[in-house]
Amino acid sequence: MFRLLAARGASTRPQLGEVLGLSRPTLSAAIAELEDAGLASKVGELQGALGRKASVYRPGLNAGHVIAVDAGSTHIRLRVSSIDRRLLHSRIYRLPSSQFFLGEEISRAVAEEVAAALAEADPAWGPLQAIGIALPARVVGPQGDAKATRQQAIFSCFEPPADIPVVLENNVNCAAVAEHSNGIAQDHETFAYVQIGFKIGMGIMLAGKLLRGRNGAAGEISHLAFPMANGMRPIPGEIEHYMGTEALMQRVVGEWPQSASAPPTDAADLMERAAGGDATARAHVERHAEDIGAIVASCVSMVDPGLVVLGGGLGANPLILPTVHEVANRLSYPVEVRTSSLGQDATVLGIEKLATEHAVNLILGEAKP
Amino acid sequence: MFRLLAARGASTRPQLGEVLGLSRPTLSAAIAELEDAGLASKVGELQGALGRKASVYRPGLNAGHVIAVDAGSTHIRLRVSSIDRRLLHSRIYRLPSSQFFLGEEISRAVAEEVAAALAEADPAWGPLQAIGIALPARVVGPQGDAKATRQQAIFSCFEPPADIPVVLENNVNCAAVAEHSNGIAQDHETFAYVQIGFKIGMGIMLAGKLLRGRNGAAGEISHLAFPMANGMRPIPGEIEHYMGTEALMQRVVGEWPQSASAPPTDAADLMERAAGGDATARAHVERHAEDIGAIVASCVSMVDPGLVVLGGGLGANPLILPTVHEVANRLSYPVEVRTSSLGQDATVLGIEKLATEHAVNLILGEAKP
DNA sequence: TTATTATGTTAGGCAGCCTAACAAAATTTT
DNA sequence: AAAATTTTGTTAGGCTGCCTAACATAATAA
Repeated sequence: MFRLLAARGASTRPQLGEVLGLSRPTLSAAIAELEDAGLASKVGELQGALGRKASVYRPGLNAGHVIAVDAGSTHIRLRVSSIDRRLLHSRIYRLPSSQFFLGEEISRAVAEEVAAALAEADPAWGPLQAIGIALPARVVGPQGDAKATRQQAIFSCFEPPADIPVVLENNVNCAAVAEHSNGIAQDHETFAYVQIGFKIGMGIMLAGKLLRGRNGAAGEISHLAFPMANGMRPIPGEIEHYMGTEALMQRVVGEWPQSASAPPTDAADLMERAAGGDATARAHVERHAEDIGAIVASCVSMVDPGLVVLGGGLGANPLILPTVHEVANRLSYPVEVRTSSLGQDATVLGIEKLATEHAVNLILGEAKP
Repeated sequence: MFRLLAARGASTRPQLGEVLGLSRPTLSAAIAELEDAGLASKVGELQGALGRKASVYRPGLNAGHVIAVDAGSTHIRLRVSSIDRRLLHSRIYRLPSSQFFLGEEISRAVAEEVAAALAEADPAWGPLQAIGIALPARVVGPQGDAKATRQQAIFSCFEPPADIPVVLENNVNCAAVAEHSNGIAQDHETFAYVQIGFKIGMGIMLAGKLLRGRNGAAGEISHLAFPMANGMRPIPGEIEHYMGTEALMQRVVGEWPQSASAPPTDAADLMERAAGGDATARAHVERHAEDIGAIVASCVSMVDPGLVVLGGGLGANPLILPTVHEVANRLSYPVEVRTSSLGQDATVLGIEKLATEHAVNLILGEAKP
């Protein structure tokens, strides 16, 4: 009941009853109980086409709020939101320098931004229930071996407020969650999100739940066996080097015809020239799209998600969509391919969703801090 | 309650109560109800170390039985079992010739074996509740597009008895189910089963449930992108040709030193010589194990199952285990690797498990025929 | 004004499960 | 052999969560 109210936001009793399949007396009793506990409060009335007005309820003051942080390689994005995901406050901070790995730089910036957000706190937001942080690192669950990952580095310079639970999740997984809750995959309970940019990664959503895996490594396609061919031996992590923008641009610049204009300076430049009709740029983009299509095909051959959403600096460009779709479907099994529509906010929206879910579980006593 | 009785087989009330967390009065009432419906019957008593004897119950006559068929490429294996998986009757039929694909040959043989099994039926078995058939083909669920697969070919010469529901499943998925219910993966709710032999395939079990995918293609690693390397373009289905025993033996024979004894005649011969210490055979097996390790690494990078069980003509050989384990863990993330222990019976045991589960769902009115 | 429709409340009941207490049947202790 | 202990099973009574039925309330439509 409360879970649904938190997920839907403002709702009337009939709306909740329809979803839950409960009778009106039951609904009234439940709402009364939630109001007594301060977990629901009436915020207005809704007039249907006919008949009496329905009261509209929202999570109450005691439901509180969460802080969601995208601890990215270049920016820290932070959102403070109510438990039903209304935005209360947001911040963006650009790191002085790009970070290859999660480390002290990022931890320090997160500490500052969270402190600033805490200073803005308004009593009307209710209590802070959780802090969610999306990390550019592998993250293991409570039963996993946290020492085997880099995830603890987020706490090197950042100490969360006492007694506030912290939710950690991999940033690509967060983006997948966001595509499901806010983005292009809202109509699919099962899909894969593939991120192609500086690094590569994948998030897998199965029946509405994130697949994490035993080591939090599900979707870590940076470790797909590559190169993989007769007579070759794969090298750990090599596919990320091959597919990442850095190696791509090296190949582009290396093969750029001397007769033509100066080679593109970065991936964005390359994509722009390809969009503008430059044949050389187009060919390189096409080639890269084929490689992305091959990765998608491997994903389909393994988990057959039915839908793959493309994101990341390169992946989110609609230019590559047709080729990725064509190659993936030719190599494996029918799969729909879509381009992400959330842009830079995907990750922070995803960790926000996970943080609010965790907060609801805590309030309902169904999870440990 | 009935579901648990079917899963456990003979059980006492206290045993069921402990698992379900129900009180003794509730248990008594439920058992009485099941006995009235003919779905449970007392089959004996069990004396503990101390205290009164406990009555032992089993699924009753009305619970009936199922027929499970492994419609394999070389053999048809059939088991008739009670709903709690006690073997009532079994048959094996060797096909006159190996079948590359599911077709009329297999369908005809299945028809004959099922007819023979039906003729053996004993009234004490109760009603036939379901026929399960494991197919060497992709199988889609009820909501999928059955016309896109070869699965309907099983019915070209075989017509199941009227009103008897038929459960179809891919044979590799069945083997995975069997490893979970009867085999080496009983202690893992999440794992992948990788079959390497004439063909290659994978079955993925997540939280105790088979991952099927949108097109029934989850685990169809025969369509992983291959070859996959800088400057190469993948070819659909090529990895199955490369990894299958046929191509392996071609390479082995082609590279066999002329000075030595005659090259091995088949994969079993190769493995035997490798086990016997033949250096050339060993090198080839080692090389193949590396390739299998690479595939396992790709699987781990995608779904991170924590455990991979190796099966199939080549995969089930313990000789390859160390190398597969070493390569997979070097290329990706920590994963345990085990060798299947079920042998040729894996598939039929798996489809038996699925058929009994379906039968229980039907009896409980939780599935459609 | 009256009819219709949707929302919300009151009253009463049923299903599923529980605990407490007791009865029955086995063992161990006296 | 009798008594105490332990486990299984039954009986009685009660609680929780939900339901339906009927009624009250408040809006629009006729």
